Amino acid sequence: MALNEKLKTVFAGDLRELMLISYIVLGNNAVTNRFIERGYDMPVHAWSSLYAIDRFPGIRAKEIRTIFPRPQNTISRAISLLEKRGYVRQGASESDAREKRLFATADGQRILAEMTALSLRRQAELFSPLTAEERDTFFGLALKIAAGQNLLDSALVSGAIDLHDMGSAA
Amino acid sequence: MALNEKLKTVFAGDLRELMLISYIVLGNNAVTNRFIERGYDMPVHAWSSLYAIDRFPGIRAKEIRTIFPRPQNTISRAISLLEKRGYVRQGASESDAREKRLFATADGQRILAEMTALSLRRQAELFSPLTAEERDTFFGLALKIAAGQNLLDSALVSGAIDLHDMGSAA
DNA sequence: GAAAGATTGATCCATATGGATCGACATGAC
DNA sequence: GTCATGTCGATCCATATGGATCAATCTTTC
Repeated sequence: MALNEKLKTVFAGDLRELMLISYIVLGNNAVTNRFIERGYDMPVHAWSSLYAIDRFPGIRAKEIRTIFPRPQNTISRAISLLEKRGYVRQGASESDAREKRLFATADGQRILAEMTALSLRRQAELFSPLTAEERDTFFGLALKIAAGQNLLDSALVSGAIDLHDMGSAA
Repeated sequence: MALNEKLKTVFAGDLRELMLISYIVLGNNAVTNRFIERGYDMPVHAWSSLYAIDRFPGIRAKEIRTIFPRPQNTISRAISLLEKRGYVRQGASESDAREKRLFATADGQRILAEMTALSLRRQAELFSPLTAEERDTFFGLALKIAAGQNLLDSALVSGAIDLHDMGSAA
């Protein structure tokens, strides 16, 4: 166990679950964000957006928010950066002149492939304490949490995040 | 399932685990951070710090970092805010004049109790898609990940976070 | 006990962030 | 058609963030 005494106490308290996932994610971000930000000089959300655009060619900016629950201006800025760097181009939408239809350029695909390879190694590293079976179990349970209505929509705070309407198809 | 099509595709890809925990945490933060920040007009890290100080009376500022892996100046500012609000007082350390020994005031304890009650409800809400047994399983697996050396110390990025030395007692 | 190095926590500064607003366009009611 | 309302994405602004640096203090070595 690489956890110190205080940490063990916290992870035995009432808020243990919240504290633990917060610990994992803050810790992981401190590693991951830096290596994306330093190595590629872009905020993490830019690479997330590039990932979404490459994966779903022609995706609209607002749809990216359904994949990465971030504020609208964050996505807007990320796309603007990606365009400036030549990693993304936008085609006009036929149906709606307000919409941006986004596509990754060859450059964008190339750099994304690099970043994805790095992230895969990071993923393997992060989950290395688990066996393959445990990883599957963990993933399945996390998926249940993600699919719960309460993740983005809390009874405790009204209007917390305005993603409710964002295309939650069956 | 309240997950849209694109999300399901992403959660079926190579980076599914990273994407999923990122989704859960970004989504949860969008809810939780706001209700702490709005309701109590303080950054989340201030409440985290207050939690740590109340739980471990006399804790040193640097030790808070072992519980919440955040940069040093973040904790420093959080404590400064808590002192300004009268939620925390500092006693001098006998052994080292540089150290701050931190204690929650009565006011601090009162407000922390409120915030903790809210967080408990949020925790219950967030994990409500899981049965009690599933919650235990999830927690156990997450604990394994947290205890792995790779969380804070990646082979992929040297010197990612300087918490290695921070009292990881057995 | 003087000097070099390490450690604690505060502060500086450039950048990232999110809430609010804005302009452009779309849709619906009449 | 006109007007009200809704939605998309860009921008404004105040604040939060993290890396770097700083002063103060402690430790080590001689």
